Amino acid sequence: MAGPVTLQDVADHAGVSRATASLVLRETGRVSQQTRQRVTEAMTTLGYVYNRGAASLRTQTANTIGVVVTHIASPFFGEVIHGLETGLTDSGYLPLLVNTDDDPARQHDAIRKLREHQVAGLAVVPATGTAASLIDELRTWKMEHVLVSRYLKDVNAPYVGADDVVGGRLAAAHLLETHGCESLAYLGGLPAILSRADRTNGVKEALLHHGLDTSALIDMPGEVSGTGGLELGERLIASGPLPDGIICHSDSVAFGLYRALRIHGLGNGTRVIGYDNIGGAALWEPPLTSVATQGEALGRRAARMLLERIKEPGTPTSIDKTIPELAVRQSCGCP
Amino acid sequence: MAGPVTLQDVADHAGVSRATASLVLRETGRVSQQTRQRVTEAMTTLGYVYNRGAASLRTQTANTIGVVVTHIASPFFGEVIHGLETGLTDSGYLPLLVNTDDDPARQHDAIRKLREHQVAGLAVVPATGTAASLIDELRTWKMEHVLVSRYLKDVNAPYVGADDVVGGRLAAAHLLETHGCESLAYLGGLPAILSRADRTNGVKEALLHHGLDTSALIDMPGEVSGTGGLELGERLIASGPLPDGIICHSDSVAFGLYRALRIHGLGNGTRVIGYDNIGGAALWEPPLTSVATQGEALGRRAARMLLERIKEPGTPTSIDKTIPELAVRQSCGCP
DNA sequence: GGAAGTTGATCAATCGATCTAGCAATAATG
DNA sequence: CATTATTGCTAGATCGATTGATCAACTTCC
Repeated sequence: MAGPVTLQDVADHAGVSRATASLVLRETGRVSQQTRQRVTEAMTTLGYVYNRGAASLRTQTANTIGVVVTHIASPFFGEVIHGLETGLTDSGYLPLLVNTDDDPARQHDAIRKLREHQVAGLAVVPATGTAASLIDELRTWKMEHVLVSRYLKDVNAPYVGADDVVGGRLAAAHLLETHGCESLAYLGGLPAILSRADRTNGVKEALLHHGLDTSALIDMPGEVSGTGGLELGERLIASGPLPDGIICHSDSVAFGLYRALRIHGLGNGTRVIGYDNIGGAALWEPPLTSVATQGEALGRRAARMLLERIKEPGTPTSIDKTIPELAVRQSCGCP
Repeated sequence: MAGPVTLQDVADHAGVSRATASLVLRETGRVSQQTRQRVTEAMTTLGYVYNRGAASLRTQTANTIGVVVTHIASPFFGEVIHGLETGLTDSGYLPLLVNTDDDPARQHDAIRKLREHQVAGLAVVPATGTAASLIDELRTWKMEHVLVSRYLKDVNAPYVGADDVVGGRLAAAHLLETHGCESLAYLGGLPAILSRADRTNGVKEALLHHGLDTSALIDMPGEVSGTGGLELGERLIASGPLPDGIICHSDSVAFGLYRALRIHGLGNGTRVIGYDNIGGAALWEPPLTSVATQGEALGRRAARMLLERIKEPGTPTSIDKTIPELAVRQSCGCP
């Protein structure tokens, strides 16, 4: 008996037709108790393994989902991926995971590959610099998709993320109102990232609302990573007196910033707020105040939205922005 | 033209047979320049997408790999997954990712699902409590596999990881010899994890070699996470005077430990060494000395070994243990 | 007793690519 | 010129499951 056990083998062994065995397998149609049992027995004794690929070919439906991420190993996206995986496997889907390293070209290749694999849909954290045409393409390909955590300019696409304007406002308001800050900095995040603009807009709103000018904000874009935060911190320190409060584009950036601050003996007394509230934020010294975007829940919601769209194709585009909350700890100066 | 564009459509459009189109596609066999061009043109104008599922069915070869991980969102495994993804996609494979939450039952389900998807092989970080029979099953199923980062008792399976005995010895020797410690603690890691026993054995070797008794080691198993480290830290502090040096089962455990130390005002002066040297270790305060297991490289090596085994089935089992190095920073007391 | 309905199972086409065997036309060889 | 190679292409079976059409056997009902 060469090769794997097929449904035909099972049927032969049970003395029924391939079709009947298929009915037993999928628990549909009319099959008598006895034959059902004979078939299931045959399946276990032969060690039958369902060939999902063959079934998908016939039914024209896959149950894999492409997950395209910019930074597979970043702690925040780790949580997002975790949520996605949970949401997908709970519904019988499996994620095909690809990393783009934030490179639109690699992203393009990745999506082509995933199409060849006939994925049922795509959850994408778009690389910075992704053209709006990507969404047009996905639409003409009738490939269901959901953007996760990052949006694109001039598109109308299904999206799951946090409300970044609110997030920026929240962080700024806390520094301004609770801690009496009169100057702020926003550190990290590449300029092309839309959520970055939203967050700084939120910060500016808070400044204005507090009777301050937007010139009270030092805006320093940069890489979203620990080393990015370290570099930005060094530049910020070198550029003159520190602002009263610093908001970082991610917790990792905040970690890097702290390293820079400590190198210059400024670790204490500076008010810092991170972003995303990853698992490690609470353990940081000082415990990091952070805008909680809840990566894992976000991933789960993205999975849910995508699967709903797959079940009901052509559903009008919906945008799911959760309102973030501020996880207040001590790095902002709270006791 | 309902449904997706098939190779038949391409062939018709180019005025050739399906077989010829297939030859063009795979760039094999003899096809004239002209027909080749006509076919490729037809492919682009029709927007043809290769159906890898159909091809896999025919050729009996998949190019997906199942990646089974215990903690998808942990920073260390994030690096491992990153390496795996890189190694796999570089060779034209794609990872199907599943999380087990360290639960053997879920792991069992996950592997069954992956088999149904006809994955070409499995990279597994086995859940604690995984029975040795798993390897027997995989072998009888002729499912190529590689264990990653964690080994199993009483099995003989392909493995890629770091040498844990050396790792433990390295950390301990540094504390004993460079810093003159005379008592140590090993914090975190569930007792059933084999690598934990290896590491503590390495620590004990170092103690004996240094003329100390193994009773100089406080051995406190526990969860491998920040909160795990926090709890263990609290217990350790409550249990009496701190040992001279503390080795943690992971950097996350060390982070949690530091929180506990700081709550009790013991943040400075305690010598701590983490494990895995994740990205965040260098940013920690104090910068964390850590045993560098190099998660990303480890993932890449695992991918390579697995793909080699798939290409050459029946290759004798090989164990790839890299010798870790100590990334010396300040948390151990070094300047 | 004959028409109609139900139950349990089967036949054969189908999904989209691959691949062996083979065919027709042209080129090379003795 | 007959024979052999080579080139370029194709027919048709195949992978393993699904599914609409069908069918035999058995009930039920008037």
